[in-house]
Parts: sequence; C-alpha cells; structure tokens
Amino acid sequence: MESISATEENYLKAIYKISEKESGVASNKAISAMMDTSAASVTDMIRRLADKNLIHYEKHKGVTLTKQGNKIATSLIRRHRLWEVFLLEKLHFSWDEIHPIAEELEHIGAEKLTNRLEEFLGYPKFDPHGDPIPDADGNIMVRQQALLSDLVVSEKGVLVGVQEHSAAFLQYLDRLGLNLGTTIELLEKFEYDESVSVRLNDKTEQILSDKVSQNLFVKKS
Amino acid sequence: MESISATEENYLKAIYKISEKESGVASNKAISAMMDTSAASVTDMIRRLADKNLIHYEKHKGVTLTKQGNKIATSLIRRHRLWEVFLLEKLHFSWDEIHPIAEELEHIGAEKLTNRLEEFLGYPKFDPHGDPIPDADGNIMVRQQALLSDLVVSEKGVLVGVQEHSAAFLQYLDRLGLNLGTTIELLEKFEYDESVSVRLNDKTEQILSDKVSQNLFVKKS
DNA sequence: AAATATTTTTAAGCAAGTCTAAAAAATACT
DNA sequence: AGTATTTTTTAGACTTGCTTAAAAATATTT
Repeated sequence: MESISATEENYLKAIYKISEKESGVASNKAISAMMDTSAASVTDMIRRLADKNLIHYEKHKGVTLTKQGNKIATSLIRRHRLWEVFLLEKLHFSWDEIHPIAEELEHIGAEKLTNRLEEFLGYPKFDPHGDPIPDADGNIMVRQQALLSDLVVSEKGVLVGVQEHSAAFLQYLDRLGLNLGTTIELLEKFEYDESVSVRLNDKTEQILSDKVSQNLFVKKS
Repeated sequence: MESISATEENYLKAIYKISEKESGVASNKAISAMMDTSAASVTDMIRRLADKNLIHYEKHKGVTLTKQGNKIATSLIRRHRLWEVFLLEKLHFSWDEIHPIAEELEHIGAEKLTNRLEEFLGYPKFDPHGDPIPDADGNIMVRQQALLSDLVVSEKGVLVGVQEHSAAFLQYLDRLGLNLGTTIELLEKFEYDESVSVRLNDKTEQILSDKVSQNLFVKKS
C-alpha cells in the first residue's frame, strides 16, 4: 500500500465530484477547472493516479475512479463533512466559514480519529449544508431531493441542502432568512428572468433569483 | 508574508525544542537527528529558513530562531497541545495515542480555529503530558519542576509531567500506575544501577529504573 | 602541534508537483 | 470532406525537499 499525498487525494475528490454530476467520466478540462491548475499538470497527475490504480484512464477518453480510488474519495468526503459538523456545532463557526478549514482537516487519515469524531458528534447523517455523511464503510445515503426551481406553483418544500458552498452564497442565504429546515412555498414563477416568489415558514414573502433557486435542494412536502 | 510549508514548520519546531535544552543554539547534527534527515538536507533547509528571516545563521555556528521564527514555533506548540487535550478529553484517546495525530493537526493554521478550540476546551493550561500550553500571544508558563531523579531520599513530589513522549514509555507508566497527579515519595536510591524505590499515592511501593526516574517531572511537596 | 575524528557544507541528482509553450489528437463547423 | 476550434498530450523547465559522496572546517586526541 503506497502512500497517497494530499494533492493526489484532492484530485481524486475532484474526479469524484465531477463524475457525480457529468456523464460519469471526468475530462481533463473539468478537472483542471476544479483544481485550478493547468491541463498539463492534470495530464501528469492522471498518469500518476493511473499508475497507482486509483483511476481508469485511456488517452483522450477521460477518467473514472477505480474501486480503490472511490474508497479514498468517499473517505475524504466523510472526514470533510464530519469536521464541518464539528466546526459548526462544537466550535460555533457559521456555515459559510467551515468549508476551507474542513478542507485541511479532511487530510488527516487516522481512521480511529474519524470514527471517534463521528461518535463524539452523535453519528450525524448530514453536514451543515445538507450533504449526506458517508458511513465508515463508505456508503452514502442518496437524498431524494428536488431543486427549488423544479417545483410548480403552490407546491411546498423544506430546505434540505445547498448545491453551492461558497461563503458569499451562504451569507446571502442567511440574509434572506434561509436555513436548513426552512419551509418554502412556491408562489409564482416569473418567466422574464426565471426568478421566483416564495413564502418562507408560512410568513414572509420573498423574491429569489434563478441563481438562488437553482442552488437550493428541497424535500417536497 | 510568504507562506511556510509544514516541513519548514517542523524544522522550526525542532530548532525550538533543541534550543530549549541545549546551550541555546541548535547544531546541524542535533537538527538532523531530531528530524531524521541527512545533514545535507538540514544545511539546505537552514539556508532557506535564514533567507526567510526565520532563523539566525552563520556557517558552522549553529542556528537560533528569530523573533518571527519563534512565534511560528510557539504557535505550533500551542496548537499541538490544545489538540492533544481535545483528543484525550473529548475523543477519549489514551495519552500514548495522541501525539502522532496532534502532529498532523498542529499544521492547520487558522487562528480562529485554535482560539475557538481553546475556548471549547475551557482554556486548559497544560496538555495531557503536563506540558504548558502557550496562550494566544505565545507566552509559555515556565513550570518550576524537578526530575524525580533529583529528589533526595524521603522527599515527596507530585507527578506533573513527562519528558519522554513515546507511546512505549507512556504505556509503561500506565502499567506502573503512574499518572499526572500521582504522589511519589522517594524511599531509596540504589547506587548500583541508579534505580530508585518509591511509594505511590502513599500506598504501593515500586522500583523505577534510572531511565524512568530521569523522565518524570515532579513538583516537590 | 600534528594526526585523527567529527561535523558541516558543497555538489550533483532524484521525485513530486507545478508551470508555459508547442505539438498532436479529437471534435465541431460549414 | 476539409477546415477550424477545442481539448489533450508532450517537452522542457522550475521549486521543494530529499539523497549520497566528497570537500572543508572544527574538535579531539596523542
């Protein structure tokens, strides 16, 4: 078992995230965009990861994770999300501050640490952004969830997650009074700019831009 | 403000620790022994750290930390010791397990994280090995403490710290029934092998080797 | 003080991870 | 199909941190 650097781990995580959304394979372009490095660096790293059997790779065909690579990526995500819960619940950070710190903490690999942390936190199932936390075996719960922008007029839902994780977006949601658990009723859709009008917690009415409504996961109710 | 790598941080910490004990300056030899690298690597790194104004350096003269270098080293030690408290008290690790994990956690630099952690832990003053935790300004409390081997016969003390931090040593202390807070009375010193006979907590009698008694800090009482 | 031993520095080189620039391959366009 | 564009790969080079081997400086011993 050869050792895997933090950089390699980050590439695996990027590939995981891209494969999740896109057609299942991650292109060099998508990886270099997510990692913010040159395409040349990506080609280089792809070769290294393939040598270590962490990804499947054929020239010009994009990459997918091997079972082993998937396991590492899942484990990283598990650690990241557990630390986010810790930072929010125990150290009282706000949800827009936790991501970059968890990004560092996630690279500490001792399994015992992760499992003890999970126990300490009371086996949370979701992180502060509503993302599911993989269990110790790497199983991830799949949420049944819709985007707010997919609701039809007069449908109601509860905010269960966000797709964007940027601090700016999360701070904006705070300002709008939107938190996980908030009940959202879709009142009207405006064709003109794709914005929507909603009622929050059966009280205040609000207009949300397309960009906002396309980044909110709701559970229909 | 240029960025400092985890490796550079570790060198600074090593220099700090060596300077603490030795005559105030750290030799290449001592550093290479502590970092477990070649003397050539040390010379290399010394040059880099001097370029960044983190150490004072003259060829063949050994090195000392600059104010800036000292600040970084102290900060590392602060983080290390706080995380050790967390691991022991919150995640219920034993004192022989925490060092290597804290060794990784200490490199996460966000000050807010450190300060929140400190608050969460209730502003502890010592880590689980009895070492003082520097405050947010880098001030370290200086313990007045003697080595058990320095006591004279029939003197009493309380175990307040250990000099060795190896898992093997700490596990051995557990086996001997020695913990921080244990009262130790020196009953007899054996010239032959420098071992000592002691009474613990006014109850059990025990023989401790020179190696053990030279690694225990006690507060005379 | 001279000889020997130890410590430190220099020199040359390797691996990881990055870059830019240019070539090659794949895809898209008309 | 043939050209143009985009994507990917190759080539060459830089930095960090490490190595071994040899040279220089310092310390120790006789």
